[in-house]
Amino acid sequence: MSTAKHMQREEIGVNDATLHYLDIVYRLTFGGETANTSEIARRLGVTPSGASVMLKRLAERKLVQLTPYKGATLTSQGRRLALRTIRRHRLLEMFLMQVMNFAWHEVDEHAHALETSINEAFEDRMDAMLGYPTRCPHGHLIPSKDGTLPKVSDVPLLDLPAGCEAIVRCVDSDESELLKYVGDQGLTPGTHFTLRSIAPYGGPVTVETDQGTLSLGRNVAEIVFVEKT
Amino acid sequence: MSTAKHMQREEIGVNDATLHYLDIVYRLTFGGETANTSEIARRLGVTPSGASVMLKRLAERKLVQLTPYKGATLTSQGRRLALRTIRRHRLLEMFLMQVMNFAWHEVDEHAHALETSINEAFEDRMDAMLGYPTRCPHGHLIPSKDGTLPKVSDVPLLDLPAGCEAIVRCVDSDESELLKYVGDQGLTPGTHFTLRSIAPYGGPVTVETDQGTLSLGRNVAEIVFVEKT
DNA sequence: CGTAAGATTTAAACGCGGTCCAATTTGCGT
DNA sequence: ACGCAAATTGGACCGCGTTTAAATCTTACG
Repeated sequence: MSTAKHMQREEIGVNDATLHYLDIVYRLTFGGETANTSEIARRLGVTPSGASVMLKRLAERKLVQLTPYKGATLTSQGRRLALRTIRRHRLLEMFLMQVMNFAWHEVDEHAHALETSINEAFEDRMDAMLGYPTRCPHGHLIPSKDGTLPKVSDVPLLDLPAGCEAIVRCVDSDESELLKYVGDQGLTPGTHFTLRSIAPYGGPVTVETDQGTLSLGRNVAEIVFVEKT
Repeated sequence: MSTAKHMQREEIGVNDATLHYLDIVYRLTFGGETANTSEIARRLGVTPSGASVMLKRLAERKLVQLTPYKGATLTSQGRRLALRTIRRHRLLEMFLMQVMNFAWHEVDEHAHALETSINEAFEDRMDAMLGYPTRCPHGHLIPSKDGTLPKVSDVPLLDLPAGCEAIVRCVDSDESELLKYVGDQGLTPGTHFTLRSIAPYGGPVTVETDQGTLSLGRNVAEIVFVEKT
């Protein structure tokens, strides 16, 4: 049990709570920032002190790098586990939609409950059944098994100039209701559209799809990421 | 929140460990016996004192009825939860085999990991996808949603007289290897066969199926339950 | 520059599911 | 009927993730 080859990783103490913390830290540090305690706590539904204590433990286990009073980032170890969890989460979302026919605003909740319970064989089986997908139903990239995540060139819908044609690539929200609304409007990944206008002073955003013209509030528009055609 | 009708059950503290204890107690008390502490502990892989403490807590929560130094049985509450878990376990096994193509000796392990993580919607979806099955891949009955389990008339293979024709109904083991062996021999639920002989003094049991003649050790034969034709 | 507001961490405690080991109860064989 | 081995329980403790309350650090602002 010495060679790295055979270190299938005991992963002692890598339990639900740990994985959910790493997941959140990953997402909060995605853009290079450091994750601050209160935000981690808020997202996990625990008190800031609870998160603080837990982060210290994760630091002892070398899963996060912690700068007291400043925030946390992931170690390579922690990132590996976070990416594995995220991969499983997104594969599960895909599986739940395509195989089990759940609606796209329902899958996040189920996937969250299952992501820490499945093992590698289950992960691989889903991956194969789905034809090795690269994105989840909401358009997020699925990390590969070796823990790499391709570069994305998705750009915010709100950054587009009026008149621009584009394709929806990602709808970035974990609020089921909002997601359902956007889905009901037909604005799912793959949808082609033309941006008609972005009204000033936070006004509505008008886009035209094959199905017709939509007028979206700013809070809806800001979660949509696209690729120009 | 007063009528039983609306008591959707808060199910506070009904977590993984609790459900696994209830599951084991259910199985140990199936034939009317009371479940003894050491056996519960052995099956769960904990020490007898650990199980003793936990059983006391389950008794406080009114999930088991405990007679000190004698053993435990389930309360109706506990039985309800146990049957729900068992239902989910067996539906999962079915799902894992039929939808995800896992082998029949692999499904128990996966199902065990998932049975406490899925919710009612997931359970119902599997049930519908599978066409409301009544038995799991090994032939155990799947409890209905209201917590009832039909009477079984499966009889032990070893109780049959030589020359008797029957159909395999259930292969009752949770040892993956043994299960794989039996499956490889083609002795899965639904298989029609004729019992040729049961050698005395614990000798081999010979059965004849459409695929040919099999000679089974006693430890294999005793996990097979059948229905006479 | 000093200070107050806000974020963060510590300290102490808790619930839960465990362990280990000692004390107790049970029940079986003679 | 008794004694002894096996089963069971009790008690002290641990690790983990959590809470509340108090202490401490950071920062922005007058």
